[in-house]
Amino acid sequence: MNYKKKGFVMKRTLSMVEYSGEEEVMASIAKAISHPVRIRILKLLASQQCCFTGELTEIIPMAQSTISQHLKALLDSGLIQGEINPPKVRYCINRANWLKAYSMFGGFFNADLTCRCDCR
Amino acid sequence: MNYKKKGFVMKRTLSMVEYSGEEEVMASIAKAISHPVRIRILKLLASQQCCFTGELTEIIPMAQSTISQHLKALLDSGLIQGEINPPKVRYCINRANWLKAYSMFGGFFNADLTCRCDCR
DNA sequence: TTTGTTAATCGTATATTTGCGATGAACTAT
DNA sequence: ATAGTTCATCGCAAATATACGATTAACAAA
Repeated sequence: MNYKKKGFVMKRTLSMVEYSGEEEVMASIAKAISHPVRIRILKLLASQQCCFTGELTEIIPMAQSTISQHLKALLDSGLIQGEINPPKVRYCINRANWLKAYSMFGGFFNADLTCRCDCR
Repeated sequence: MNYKKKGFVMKRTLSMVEYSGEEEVMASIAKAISHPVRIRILKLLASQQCCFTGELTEIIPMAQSTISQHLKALLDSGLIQGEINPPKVRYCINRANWLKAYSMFGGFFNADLTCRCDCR
């Protein structure tokens, strides 16, 4: 197969891998916390007075639109929730999903690693 | 500011945000497990006979080069380790880093969420 | 030496993420 | 009505991630 051939178009995926629901959910949660600024936001929301608004823009030196974008990513992951309180919006941790994530990651990393081979 | 202006070059970042070491490490671990196929690989390595090699290629319907790429990502994260055993390579969980990740995520999600506001 | 096996790496195409400024929407206050 | 505040969204640029086939490297076996 020749990529330089005129008109060649690479297929994105040849075989579609089927993932379990748990794999998909864990991956999406992990993706949500895969950026240091989102970890910082989550820590602020979890440790400070629980609820927060856009003061984040004052604490974190990033453009307002960028912060908003990260908040949206966290919202989509379900780890946080937002309450409209015009003209402000108050964000806080979504406790139910937070606990789900806790047990999910806990169960994942808590795997029994008893080794039956000679790796160190 | 006009993006169409001839010769315009956007700056990637205006203000450099400083992250703590823990934020960086957590984000990189999270990024490593932010893809379902990497979660599957980790689960296989953690649950099966601990050590594995390229049989992964037979179990997971993806190109060998793609699997190798994902293994490299996991290696870089420190969550797994590889032992060259020509012509094969045996991969397994890096126990020390695995436990570190366990306590790191555990501590993160175990935050006290006592709420001092009226969010639900 | 030649052949075969295994896995990493290269080169490419495409998709997604990340960041910014500008703008718009929703609401308050004047 | 007008002006101000707050935040989401749009449009763009650049970087990174993801997937593949082809090739290479390293070694064992013949």
